[in-house]
Amino acid sequence: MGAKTETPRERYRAQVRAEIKKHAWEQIATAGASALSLNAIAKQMGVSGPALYRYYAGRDELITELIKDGYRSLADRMHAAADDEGADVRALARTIRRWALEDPHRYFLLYGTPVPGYHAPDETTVISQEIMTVLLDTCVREPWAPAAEEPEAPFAAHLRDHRAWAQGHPAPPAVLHRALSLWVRVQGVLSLELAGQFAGMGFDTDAFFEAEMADAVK
Amino acid sequence: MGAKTETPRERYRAQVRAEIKKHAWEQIATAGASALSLNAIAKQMGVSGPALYRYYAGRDELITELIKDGYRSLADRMHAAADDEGADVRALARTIRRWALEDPHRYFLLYGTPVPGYHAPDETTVISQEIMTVLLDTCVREPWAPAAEEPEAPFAAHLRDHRAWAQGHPAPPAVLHRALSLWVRVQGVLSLELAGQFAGMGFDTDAFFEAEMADAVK
DNA sequence: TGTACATCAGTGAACGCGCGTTCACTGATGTAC
DNA sequence: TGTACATCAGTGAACGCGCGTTCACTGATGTAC
Repeated sequence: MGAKTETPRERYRAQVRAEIKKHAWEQIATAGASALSLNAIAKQMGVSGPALYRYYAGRDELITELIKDGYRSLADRMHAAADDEGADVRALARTIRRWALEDPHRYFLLYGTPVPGYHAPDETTVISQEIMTVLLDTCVREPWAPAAEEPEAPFAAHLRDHRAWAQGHPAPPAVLHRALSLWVRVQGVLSLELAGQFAGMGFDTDAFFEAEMADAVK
Repeated sequence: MGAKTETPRERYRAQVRAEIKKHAWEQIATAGASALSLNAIAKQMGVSGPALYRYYAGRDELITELIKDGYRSLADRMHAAADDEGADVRALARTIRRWALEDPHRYFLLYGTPVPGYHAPDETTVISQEIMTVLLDTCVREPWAPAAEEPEAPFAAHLRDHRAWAQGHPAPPAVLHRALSLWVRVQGVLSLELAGQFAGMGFDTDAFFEAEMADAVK
């Protein structure tokens, strides 16, 4: 079951790839994703620009890997939170927000303005779905989660026939709706908060987020 | 009351400034705001690059003007919608969404990932506040709008003392809360929808938006 | 109405910069006998 | 254990590109007498 035995060269390659990504994240955290430059990373590493082409085919491949790692980190964090004894959906929401506040540029890389000319590969879609699955898993355990037999609101009824995104998750339509709604509300707060739209408005963002979540699970 | 009489030269300047902005928007709609380039605009206008410096001090000034115009267009649209006989807050929300879908890049310029190294001047903040005011005006007319005397939820109580952003609007705290919450939910749907995060999920986005709004005014 | 002057739009050359990417190469590291 | 060879990380030069911005200038347009 262990990984195929690594040659020293393979190990070295993996290390350098990781170091490149580390510097890439630092750069993104400083100037945003659109400013990501291979040459600048190389300079920071004390290495010539073309050297990086041994490790990544080009800028796009690096960005793809960063996006994948970004989704992975969120998914892992959510798994960890969901596995905690007694974790409810509000705890999960807080986990998402903490993850986002931790590195706003990483958040924007995944959920912000699409990088022009870049199109996400399938691998990232798979992790996005995994994230939704964790959310759904947590929602079905909630006390407010309606049973499958209850009468459905119109949109829940719509979801009954349009649940492909839930990957065959057994949650009843009303729960799908709740999860989707909660996801959107989390994203709503985060996209505005991290873009600085709440700056100077004067209210307590933590309290607002809590109020939103309280309302979402009511 | 008319504008101060314009000399032909002033008129000409205004025309050219408008034409520059027109091409700027086209460019933004094609490749996003980060790709906005004065030289490219000049080329499109069949004019040399430095010529544009007669009209804008530099790239930043142009972007500022675009952002201001963007906020202005949303504010105007919302005023028009709010003044319509019998317009409720859901109609207003639809207006916002239509405005966003009409030109996603314009939306992202205002509410998306902040442009690195750019900081918004006060003038844009003023228009943002105007937008909130329209929203609040519409909310206080709603049948669900709670009276000032009703008992307050914790966050509404917090808003009682942190309502600077409402610019002295007379709406009771509970209404402030509702308006804020509605605003965030609209933004939540839009930021995900326009970034393409709903692509391939398979449900009807219009219907989802309607369901969100129905729940927000419940 | 005609002339002299001031204003100002637009030009082309230039500066300095950084980008992604390719290519032929050197020199170190690993592999096979 | 020692030698011959293959692999491959990293270099430096180069290509072609576009960017924002400055500067001294030409030539057209407006203004004042």
